[in-house]
Amino acid sequence: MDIEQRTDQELADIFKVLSEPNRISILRILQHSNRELTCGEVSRQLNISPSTVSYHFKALRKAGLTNTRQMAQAKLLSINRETFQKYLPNFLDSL
Amino acid sequence: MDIEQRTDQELADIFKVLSEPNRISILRILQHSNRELTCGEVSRQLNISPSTVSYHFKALRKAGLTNTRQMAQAKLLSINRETFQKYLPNFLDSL
DNA sequence: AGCTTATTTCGATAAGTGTCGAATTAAAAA
DNA sequence: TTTTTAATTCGACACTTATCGAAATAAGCT
Repeated sequence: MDIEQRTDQELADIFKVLSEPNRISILRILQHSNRELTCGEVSRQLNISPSTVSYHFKALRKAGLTNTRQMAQAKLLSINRETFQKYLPNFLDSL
Repeated sequence: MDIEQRTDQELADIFKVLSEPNRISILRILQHSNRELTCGEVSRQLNISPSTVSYHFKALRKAGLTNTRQMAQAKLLSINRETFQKYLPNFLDSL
C-alpha cells in the first residue's frame, strides 16, 4: 500500500495488458502500417472473432496504450505513444 | 505458427512473467541492493510465504530473467541482465 | 422508417494464476 | 546420525482470462 507497491502494481498492470500475443500483434501491425486500424480489419488479419478483438481493443485502451477515434460506424485504433514513452521507451521501435 | 506469431508469443511470455507486482518488487530490490537475494529474505521483506516466493523465483528463472546460485542451504537470486538487454533494454534502470 | 455494417455486451466455458499451509526434499551443522 | 535450516512440491482454493456465438447497440445509407 506504500508508494513503491503502487508503482509496482502500476507497472505490472501495463505488463499484464501486453502479456497476450494477439495484443502484441495488434501493436506490431499498428506500428508497421503506421495507420489506424478497425476492429474488423484486425479480426480478419488475425483470424479471431470481432468480439474477441473488441475485448482486446478495450484492454489496450483502458491501459492507455492506444487511442480511439470514431469514423463512420467504425472505430479507429492508434498507438498512444506517450504511454509507451513513459513506461517502455524504445519498445515500439523493437516491434 | 509463423515467425511473427512466435516472436509475439515469446514477447508476451516475458511480459506475463512481469505482470505480477511481487515479481516487479523482487526485481526492484535486486536492482537496488545490487546483491543476491534468498527466498527467505524476500519472503520476510515482502511478507509473503516462502512457497509463494519460491513459485515466483521459479517463474523468473524459467523466463531467463534471473540466475540462481547455490550457497549453503540457500539459493541466491540475481538478475540476468542479458535477457533484459535483449527484450527490454533500459527497463532495469527505470526501476 | 427500414436496411446494412460495425462494434460492443452478454452469457458460458475452459484454462490459467497466485496464494497458502502441510508435507517433502536438500544441505549443512551438531 | 540426528537436528536444523532453507527451499520446493503438492493439493486445494478462489479469482482471473481469453475465447466464442448470439444478442444488443450505434451509426450511416436508401
